[in-house]
Amino acid sequence: MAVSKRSAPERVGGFKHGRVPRAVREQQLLELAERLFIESGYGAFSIEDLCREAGVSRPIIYDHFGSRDGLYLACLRRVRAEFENTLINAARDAPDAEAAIRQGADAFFTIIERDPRRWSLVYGGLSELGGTLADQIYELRTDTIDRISAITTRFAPHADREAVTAHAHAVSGAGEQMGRWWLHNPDIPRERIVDHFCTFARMSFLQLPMAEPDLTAGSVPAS
Amino acid sequence: MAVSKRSAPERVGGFKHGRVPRAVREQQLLELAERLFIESGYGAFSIEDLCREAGVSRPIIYDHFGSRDGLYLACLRRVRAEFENTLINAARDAPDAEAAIRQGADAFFTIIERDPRRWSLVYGGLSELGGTLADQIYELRTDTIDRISAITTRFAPHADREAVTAHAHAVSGAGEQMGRWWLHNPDIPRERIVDHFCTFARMSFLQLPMAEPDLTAGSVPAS
DNA sequence: TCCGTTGGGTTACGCGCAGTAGGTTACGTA
DNA sequence: TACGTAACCTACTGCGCGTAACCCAACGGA
Repeated sequence: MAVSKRSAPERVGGFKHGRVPRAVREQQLLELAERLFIESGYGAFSIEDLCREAGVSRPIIYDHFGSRDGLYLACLRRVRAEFENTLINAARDAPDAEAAIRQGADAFFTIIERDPRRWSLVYGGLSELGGTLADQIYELRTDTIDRISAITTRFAPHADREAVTAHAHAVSGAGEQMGRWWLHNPDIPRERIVDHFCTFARMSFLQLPMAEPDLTAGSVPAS
Repeated sequence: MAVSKRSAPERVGGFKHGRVPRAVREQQLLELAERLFIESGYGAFSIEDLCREAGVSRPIIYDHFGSRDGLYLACLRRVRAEFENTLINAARDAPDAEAAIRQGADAFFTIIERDPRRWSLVYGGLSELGGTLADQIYELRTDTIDRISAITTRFAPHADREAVTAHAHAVSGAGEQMGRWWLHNPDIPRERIVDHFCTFARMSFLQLPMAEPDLTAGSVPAS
């Protein structure tokens, strides 16, 4: 360590000296930055760290991405584009709506399964803050969602519990996003937004599956 | 300005000197911090600013809230609790599920309408970053959502356009939240998550209202 | 062969904010 | 009136940010 005087150029990607063509450096930096953003979250991410790991001085970053936020956005765009493509491709060539939904959903959750932390960076919306904070905010969200579940259960006492929970999460997420959407489209009157939302929430509520009767109750427990 | 030497104690809330009982100070700080968090976003928020405006030195903050994140969470909790109560109260005493959903939704969007920026702080999930960044991230989200809309339109060409857009936002939001939920409950197999999600997305898709036939087409435009 | 130019890179500085250690002053109470 | 404690402050250390100013290898004419 202690790279002091350019003594050992530690060739990056097969280029002599520390010097590397613009495009290559850019990719290398993006790769690294993405990792660091994922590990530390937007807040704790430090440009200095990035530079240390990349073996490059700070002005380079500003030269390439303009600002910290520029760098962040560049990372987001890259990952997001990648995800979006696999997602859309999965749904595009479906024969009917039913299949489009299913294939899209499957692709979406496969992405999450494959690389959860990477997904959190862009879609999760949480990794913008440090790990602990993100968790505590999730808890807050969950509190509300639990209360939604409770109310739902009152009206559908025999529904499958997991389905109710899932439904509550979906409703909550849908509400939030529709809220954000509305803020960007304030001309739409409230009643109409509420209508849209209700269509959404009501129908899925009506479809909640019943819990399976508990066949194991009172039976001999398997040894 | 230039409050230099405690010369003018500028009584806070009717207390002589700068000295104020713990609980009162806490409320005062929360109030102020909330405003600043809303104005600057989590990232740009500076404890120094808060102190300047509150006429108090930095250690006070740490004494009360432990850390920057502690302060942030305290703000979130306060607002969130308030919102959650009005929301839940609205839905709680509904006669049936239909009414519960409608009343809940109405309460929810009324909250947004009344105080959009405050809502963004907690539920928006965007104000954690500065204004510009948040907007650009919203754009990214919107790109994806537009593509969802496009696919939906292909399968339901005569559906009302706004409803399709709303549906896309809802589906996207629901997906994100279900993703987060899944990350915290990794034991659930993917197929089941996909099922839950599909129930949700499919039913609301089937309910998409048709666009009104365009009665003005070819008619004399109203002067 | 020399020389300007350009592209990739660096050092160094000033600033502001975060936390913390240790001190100070007002207030309640015996 | 003397003491403990609650409220508050000054001052220090340290770090990361963003920028200005400079450096130097390579390349392509003339």
